[in-house]
Amino acid sequence: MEFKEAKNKFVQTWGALGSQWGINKTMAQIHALLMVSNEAVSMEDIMEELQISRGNASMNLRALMDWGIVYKEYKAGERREFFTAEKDLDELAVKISRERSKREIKPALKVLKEVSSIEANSTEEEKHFVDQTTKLYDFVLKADNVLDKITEYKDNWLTQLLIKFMK
Amino acid sequence: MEFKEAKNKFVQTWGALGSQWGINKTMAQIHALLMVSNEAVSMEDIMEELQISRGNASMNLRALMDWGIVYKEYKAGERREFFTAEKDLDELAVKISRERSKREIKPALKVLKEVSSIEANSTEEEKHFVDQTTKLYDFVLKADNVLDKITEYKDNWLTQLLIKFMK
DNA sequence: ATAAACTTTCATTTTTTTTTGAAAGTTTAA
DNA sequence: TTAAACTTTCAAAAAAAAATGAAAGTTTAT
Repeated sequence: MEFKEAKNKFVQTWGALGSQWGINKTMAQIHALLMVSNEAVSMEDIMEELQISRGNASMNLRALMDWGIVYKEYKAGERREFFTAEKDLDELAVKISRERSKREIKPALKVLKEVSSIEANSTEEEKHFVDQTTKLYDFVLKADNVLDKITEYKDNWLTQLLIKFMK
Repeated sequence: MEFKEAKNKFVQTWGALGSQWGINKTMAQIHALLMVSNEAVSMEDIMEELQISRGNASMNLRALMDWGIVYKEYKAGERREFFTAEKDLDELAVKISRERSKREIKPALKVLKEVSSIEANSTEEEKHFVDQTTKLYDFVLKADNVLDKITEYKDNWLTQLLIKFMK
């Protein structure tokens, strides 16, 4: 396999993976492309390489920047903006974790707390509902806290985790 | 908030959360519904409660069973099939982890290995590509192994993890 | 102040994903 | 064996999500 083919395969695979994780294909592809580029890439080049429109490129770059995993870069004497991806994988994982926690887990916890707090007087059915949603709340809360603790380490959290678990 | 409202809110929220994680809305809703039901539910009742067609119910129940998180149940003297969800949350998390590892992480690793193995002779660009995809391969492999180790504990893995990390 | 060189926005179109429902298939009781 | 009571399948329809592209907006150099 030669370079161009490998690069393309990587970008396509990353894009497909994105879809399975609730991230849109183009967004994941742009991220993949930037990850393996050794220098910052212009919007023009991204459009060209992925064969996408200007609007699409712009919107997905904005989304990636909102996630804090892609940065704008300015080159001296250049009007155009260039983009780079966070390349440190520990940092990348931490940012994604934090963002998903904030956007998805925290709101879900709020709802779980609400619905598990109803007055479950009468039926078995209601008791089971309260019991199950309470357990779910506790579980998700604990998982979210573990994630928080783990990502606090920031550098090499994965290695540290592995070490802890090997003991 | 009264029971019916709470139940509905829970099912809707779980469904929305599903979408963000690459699981289709109905599948997540059926799972939510079964999770909080104290007894097995017939397909008819699922269709009624979620206002979905027979085909839709059938296909998503099949998918949930393929994931191993919903079971068929037969009641004596009943022709119809009834369904229950895995209610133990540790077990549920373990099954989801294993399944996603098998379906998504393992194939991604295969591609990463392939593309990081190209002959990177000439340019800086190629060297960076190989370097970055190699790092990614190592990272994902390590993460997958940690997930494996953790879920081996099965019961209370989350608590154990929390304890380890609090030390 | 202005125009060139860019980027962003958003109504519309396209693509993808999900849902429907009727026909085909299966199982069970008599 | 057969017919009633179910479930599954899958082509077609509907809905949802993503992409387009042209107009509007912004920035910078002069």
